[in-house]
Amino acid sequence: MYDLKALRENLDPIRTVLGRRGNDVPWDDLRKLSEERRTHTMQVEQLRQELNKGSEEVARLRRAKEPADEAMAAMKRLGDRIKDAEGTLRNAEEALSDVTLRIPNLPHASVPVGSDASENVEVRRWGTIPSFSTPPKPHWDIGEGLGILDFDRAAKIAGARFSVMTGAGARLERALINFMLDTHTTQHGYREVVPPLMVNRPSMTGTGQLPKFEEDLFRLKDEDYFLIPTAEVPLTNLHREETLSGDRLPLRYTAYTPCFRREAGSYGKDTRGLIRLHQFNKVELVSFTTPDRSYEELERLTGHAEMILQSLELPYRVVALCTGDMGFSSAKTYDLEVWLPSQQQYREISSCSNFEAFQARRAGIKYRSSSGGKKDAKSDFVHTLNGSGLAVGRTLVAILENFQQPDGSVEIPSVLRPYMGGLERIEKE
RNA sequence: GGAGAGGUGGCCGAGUGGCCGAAGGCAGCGGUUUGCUAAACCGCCGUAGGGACAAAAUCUCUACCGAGGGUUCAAAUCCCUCCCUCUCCGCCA
Repeated sequence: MYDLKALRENLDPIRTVLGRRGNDVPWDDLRKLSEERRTHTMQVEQLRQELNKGSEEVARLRRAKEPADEAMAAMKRLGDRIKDAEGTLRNAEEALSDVTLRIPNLPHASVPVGSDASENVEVRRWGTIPSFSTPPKPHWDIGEGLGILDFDRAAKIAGARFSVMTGAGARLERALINFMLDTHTTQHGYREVVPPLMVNRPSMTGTGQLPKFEEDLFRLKDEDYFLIPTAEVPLTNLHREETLSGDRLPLRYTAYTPCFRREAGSYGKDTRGLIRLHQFNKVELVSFTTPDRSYEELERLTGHAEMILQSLELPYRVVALCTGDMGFSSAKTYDLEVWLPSQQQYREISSCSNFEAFQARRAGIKYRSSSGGKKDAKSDFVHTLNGSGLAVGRTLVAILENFQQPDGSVEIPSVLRPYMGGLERIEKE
């Protein structure tokens, strides 16, 4: 969301910079709606001022034991006019916020311009792509062969796009979660959180999932709760409607949570395996910073996610998303893509974004610099960032595929072995 | 699920129809005093949205006492609905 004043005064430049991102925004209405809100505000405030003065006059007359009936009658008529004017104003405000809440964030100047994923820019690569004497198998074949993945039973108990992991597969998932959380809390300075997996509407609006993307979310039938599509939502909303003290920033949080996504509109994509599910596990990183340090923080946070891939010895690359491929709320995004031998391509395993003040403005997250209530210590919106550190299921996929052996077994990366009770290799039981 | 209590500024806490954006205290900031610290004393000390000004400073208006409605010339205060917190009972992992 934007500062209304800034939006009104810079409508055309903003529209230009957004380009294709803002295609579906009714820009011409916006100008009109914003003007309407302003004139109706003035109207209501002026009427209220009259009413306040009139009421004081009534009070004065009654104290002086003078007749006030006429003044009271006049004020009653004024009150009716105010009610009308307020109704008009409320409509104008709703119409305006309806539009402004659907305007995507402005891309940062360093974001490559482009219309879709093909114009993303590779920033760097890490690791060596493994070579295989026979064609590498996809992870679903490996997992079912080892008896650690069971998609048939997942379909029976839930449906398509769900998974069941058993035995060493389930333990590997848990090992990854623990390894990621331990690394981020002890090496990277994040505070671990166990948040709610269901959140209310204001929280979803605060981080930008609502109002525009409701069809992507699972919603409870009888309560106005939504299943979180990412821990970004509860973690960022931890400080909704709060003013943080500047010397406590940056605040860094990490959480492991299941994530729930409708995946509406993704029919036919990644229908097999663990890549695209209605429910998956993810370890998330969230950071609140001052505006002057948020891009530095984006690099750092991205590095924290990269550290996990490096520790697991998984080859990956970092991609800067172009303007056309970025998410709605983001000002700049790096995707981490891990190498999948069966597909002979890099696939997204983490997405690290700086939202600047976009979410903070929606969610009312501010900070006050330095100490004290001095006049120069004005409050301002924080910048929020988040990144996957990492998507656990996709990490498991990458391990199965990159560490598969000719005999069908899978070697376990050495950093995970302590988490696997010393197990070095997953073999058919 | 049933019964009750309560939600007021950064915190505590007064306030049952007008003189209340809100007493008082604490914390914070500035100052006086002081060899230094402490104490004492004085002053300042909420947020948001408009308007005036070229702009800043400033001035001014409006709104906000959990949220939304209602009554009234006038609501923190009266009424209704909802949300949240706490206590007791029931149920439950």
